Amino acid sequence: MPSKVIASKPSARERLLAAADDLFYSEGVQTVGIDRIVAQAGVAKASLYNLFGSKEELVQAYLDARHANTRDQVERALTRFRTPRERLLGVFDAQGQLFTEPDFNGCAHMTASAEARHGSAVEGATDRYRLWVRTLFTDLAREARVADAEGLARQLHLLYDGAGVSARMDRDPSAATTARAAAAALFDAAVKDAG
Amino acid sequence: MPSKVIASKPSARERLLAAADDLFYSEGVQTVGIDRIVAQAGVAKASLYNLFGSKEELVQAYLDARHANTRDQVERALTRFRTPRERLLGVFDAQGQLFTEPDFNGCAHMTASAEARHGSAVEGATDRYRLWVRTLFTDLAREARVADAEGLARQLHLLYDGAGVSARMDRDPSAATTARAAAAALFDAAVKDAG
DNA sequence: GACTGGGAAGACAGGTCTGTCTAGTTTCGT
DNA sequence: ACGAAACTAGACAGACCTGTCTTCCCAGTC
Repeated sequence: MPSKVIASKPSARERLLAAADDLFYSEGVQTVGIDRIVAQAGVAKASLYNLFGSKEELVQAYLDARHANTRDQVERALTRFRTPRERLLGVFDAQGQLFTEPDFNGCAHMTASAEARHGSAVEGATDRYRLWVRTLFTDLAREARVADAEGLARQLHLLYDGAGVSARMDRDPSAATTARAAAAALFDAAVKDAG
Repeated sequence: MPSKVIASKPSARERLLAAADDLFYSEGVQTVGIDRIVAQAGVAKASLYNLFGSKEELVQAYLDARHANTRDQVERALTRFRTPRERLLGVFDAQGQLFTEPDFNGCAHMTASAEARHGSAVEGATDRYRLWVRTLFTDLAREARVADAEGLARQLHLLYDGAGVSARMDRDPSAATTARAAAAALFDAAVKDAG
């Protein structure tokens, strides 16, 4: 008989999201069926459909949870840096941390988007994620008094995406280091142009 | 009655590859079934399995054909440029051309890789493609007498990948222009460092 | 004219998929 | 203690998947 101090079993919703995160991320959204999700979560199929309504909405929730997690990790990592330049480049340091996690398998939003049908509901989640990245870079560039902050942010976003692709397809976590070096060069060039 | 001058109907293999290119590229490898391929190609299912052996090998052939096509288009585009710097940046001009094609839907190798199971046979095709891009940038950087040609090539490859991602996910073909500008800055920085 | 072989058409097997439904059980607030 | 809400278990429907197999057709070739 468990005492009240022991945390109760996570709710069905939490277990479903945990199983979805594990299976969808490691094997893909299309190849993982509902049956495997509910089996791993130890949840009845009816509960899944009561809680989420459809597989597509579960995928959306999975992507939003990933988004929130990435945002927290990046923002926490950025608190360690002082100067605007360091903070801007720190995004790639945080990315490098994500690349070295043992079950890293690329950007979840990219792979989910590649698997989704055009015009699918997951596009909303991917758009939200990409807007956050873009805004993050733009804000950091503004903090650093870059003249064309939006322009630099677009360039850095390309590096960020490219690093995510290379880390997965080339199985090369050092892509983040390469991206950081390129970002530093682009930042310095953007600052000098204005100065 | 067709005269001998009129080209005969393409072979079953050619029609299968054309249908695979159309359907796989626009809708994805997983969502398109064999039945739709053979229906659009006007080919018997048995012919597909006689010619290719499995769906996975058809996917590989589709990716290799895309690779060859992209290579031809890029190499042809590069003949218009003279200086090493222009030739190196010309890769992004060629990429911008691809982005504006009416049925553009991102890099086929990226989406196929995202849909494939880990360790699948399509990884061979994507590895070949990525090696070609990497080698192309390295050779162009060497032609331009860049000191750290491999290092610059890695950075440009990130921009190339990132532009492909952004063009598809942000529905923004101008990503190639952004990548070109960033590549120019990185190139100039790499040249100046050595000089 | 007979033969041969590539291809067309489609039935079929065996499996998986999403989503629904019924029915029984646990949990919890009051 | 009791009723409501949440959850479990699993059968089921209807569709789709890959891959195999049989049967037929038709164009060349000797």
